[in-house]
Amino acid sequence: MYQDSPRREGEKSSGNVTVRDVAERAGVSPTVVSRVLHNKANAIRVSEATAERVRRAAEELGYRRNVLATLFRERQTMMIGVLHGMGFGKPLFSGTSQYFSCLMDGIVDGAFSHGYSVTLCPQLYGSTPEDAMADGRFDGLVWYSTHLTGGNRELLEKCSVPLVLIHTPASEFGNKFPAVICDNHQGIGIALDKLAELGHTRIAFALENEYPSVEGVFRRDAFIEIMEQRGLSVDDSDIIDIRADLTGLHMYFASGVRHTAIIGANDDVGSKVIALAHQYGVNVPGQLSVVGFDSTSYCDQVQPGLSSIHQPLVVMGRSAVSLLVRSISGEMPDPPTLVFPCGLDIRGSTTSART
Amino acid sequence: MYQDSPRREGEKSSGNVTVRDVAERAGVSPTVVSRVLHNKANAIRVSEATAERVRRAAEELGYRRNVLATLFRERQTMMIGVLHGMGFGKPLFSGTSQYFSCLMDGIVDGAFSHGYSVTLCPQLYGSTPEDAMADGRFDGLVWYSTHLTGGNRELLEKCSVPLVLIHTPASEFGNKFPAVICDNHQGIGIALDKLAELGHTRIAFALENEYPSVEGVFRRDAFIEIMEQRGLSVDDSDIIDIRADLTGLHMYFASGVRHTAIIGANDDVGSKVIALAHQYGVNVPGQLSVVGFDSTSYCDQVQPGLSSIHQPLVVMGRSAVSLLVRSISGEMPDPPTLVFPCGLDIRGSTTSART
DNA sequence: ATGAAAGCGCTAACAA
DNA sequence: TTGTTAGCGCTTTCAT
Repeated sequence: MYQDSPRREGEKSSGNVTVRDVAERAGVSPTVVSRVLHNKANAIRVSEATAERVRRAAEELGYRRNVLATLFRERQTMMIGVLHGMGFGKPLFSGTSQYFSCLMDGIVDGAFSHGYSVTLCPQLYGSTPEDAMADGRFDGLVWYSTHLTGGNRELLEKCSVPLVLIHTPASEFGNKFPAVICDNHQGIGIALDKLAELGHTRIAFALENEYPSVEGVFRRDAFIEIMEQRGLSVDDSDIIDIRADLTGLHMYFASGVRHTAIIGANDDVGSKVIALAHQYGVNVPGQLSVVGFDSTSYCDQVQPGLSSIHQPLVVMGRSAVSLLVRSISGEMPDPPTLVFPCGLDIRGSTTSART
Repeated sequence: MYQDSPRREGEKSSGNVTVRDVAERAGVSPTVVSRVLHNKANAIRVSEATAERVRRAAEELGYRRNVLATLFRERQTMMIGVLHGMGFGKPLFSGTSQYFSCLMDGIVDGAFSHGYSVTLCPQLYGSTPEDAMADGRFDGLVWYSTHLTGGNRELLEKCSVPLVLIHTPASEFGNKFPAVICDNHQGIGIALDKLAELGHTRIAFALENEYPSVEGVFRRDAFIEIMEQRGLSVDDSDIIDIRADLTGLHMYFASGVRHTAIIGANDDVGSKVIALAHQYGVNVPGQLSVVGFDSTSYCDQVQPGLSSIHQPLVVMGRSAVSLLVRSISGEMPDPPTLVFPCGLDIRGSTTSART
């Protein structure tokens, strides 16, 4: 409680001057003070003379509005919370990837342009999930998650505050919340286009298939579908389950590389493919082209640079906030899921297939 | 206003059930309800029978505490704001450097461990700086800034909320606020140690000297002082003012390199030195060793990697929050400025001097 | 162990 | 144009 902190000496007697005090001093009612001081642009319906008197009184008394009181009355805080992953985990900005950073840049930017402030992974009030999700300090929430566990689901379903999903289609929750995703199908498509153009036909897809991310699954399925559409048959041996401990990937390389190109479900997977290729003496891109997904800063730190499908994270973050703001004002956007197209960033890990 | 949003259909009649409603249903007074539901661990002084009755009533009615009302009464929000640079600018996480990311990781981590949530560069309420700095939505503020302009100063001096500075010593504001900084002097010292060990004696310091950052100045002064202590004379020609448009640095290289090593005021400067060296056909590190400051991810993206003085940003962020929390509870830490030692990360841009 | 009353600071509705 | 009243939802005295 800082109102009686030692540091509070300078000013007059500041801290607890209320509209009532100002009113008294200016010889008017609190209502008038409120109107003069806080009525933004509204018809103020106060004579300039009294207005001036009020302003002077406020100035002299060092009046400062109690924002909390206002928020309480208005029932809004102009803050949005960003929930990450499990919902209660901490975000990490400084990891190797810039994934979350890009997203946050978009979110913060969007929030700013709508007059909102952004709180990170708030410690929500309340012991039960229901309570937590109703934490009144946020007008709305952005939920960003890669893996959708059962606990996640339950929490989200109980959410009684406007919420926007990133990376999970709205249909996952019966269109209860709007969502922002990238077009995984199209992204995989352009990567396959490029590989085709380079003459690749024996292409594999690699992911952590035991506990895959929501998007990992979409990408894998898109891969299978598009390959088959193009008459390139796909069977189990073309889907490499790397396994969390990489044993799967080791097995793949140990038993001899049977493809000329591998698409990873994300940059992490892609860079691991490159690393193991090195380890097993497979030249990238000479013998094996590798493509990642997300085009994070990872890609430049690997040797050779990892070509990668790129999703417009900053734009997506910004859009998520726009959706949220509309959702806060009671509007349900239609369509509920906004889909953003991907691009392809070519770096050093892709080249034409040796024939 | 989401209480009448279309989405609000599921639950019973949820949304506006108050303690009074619960009280009525349970046949007790609101006081009792408050005690049962919200009195954390305090002596509840309510019979288990009624307590149970209250809990059931709350459950049945779908009661949800109005957090805003509580905050209003308690006069605290358990939120801290992080102000960046000019105080109202947006942060950028996804730039090339990880500077801000590391800091934020520390801040968020520290906040979590104290039960606080972190809001980024809040859009502060109030039109005047004084009002803004008194925005009641935050129990305290962390101010992170590299450049201390006049506007900054004025704002900070008017701040009536607990605040902790990062990168600016407390003495700059008459010890009114606690502060967290790195030991720039010691950092420059270890870099010079290393260069000495490598046989360098003709060493320059490069910075944007026209509008230098607060820390740039500290580092420059430390450089001069330590060089002289070691009997290596320093004159104006050993301080390279790169200028914002790099004209200064161009001039330096154009007129012939007269040093075997250059320390940059930060990684940005360091990487620019490397870039221009390339451009002017000067081999790094063969002919010129280069050292940066901050050891951000920049350093790995440059060729050759930029050796750099490293400040423990995550720890500093965490400590800033600890100081803030103590400051919020009315305590003024002593000493007011916490100084953290630097390390040195050797990468490819330094080698022994050709003699 | 329980309840009645009062008030945090602000503002909207209504009256004058 | 200005003032009076009442209340947002919660909690803390102070009685009982």
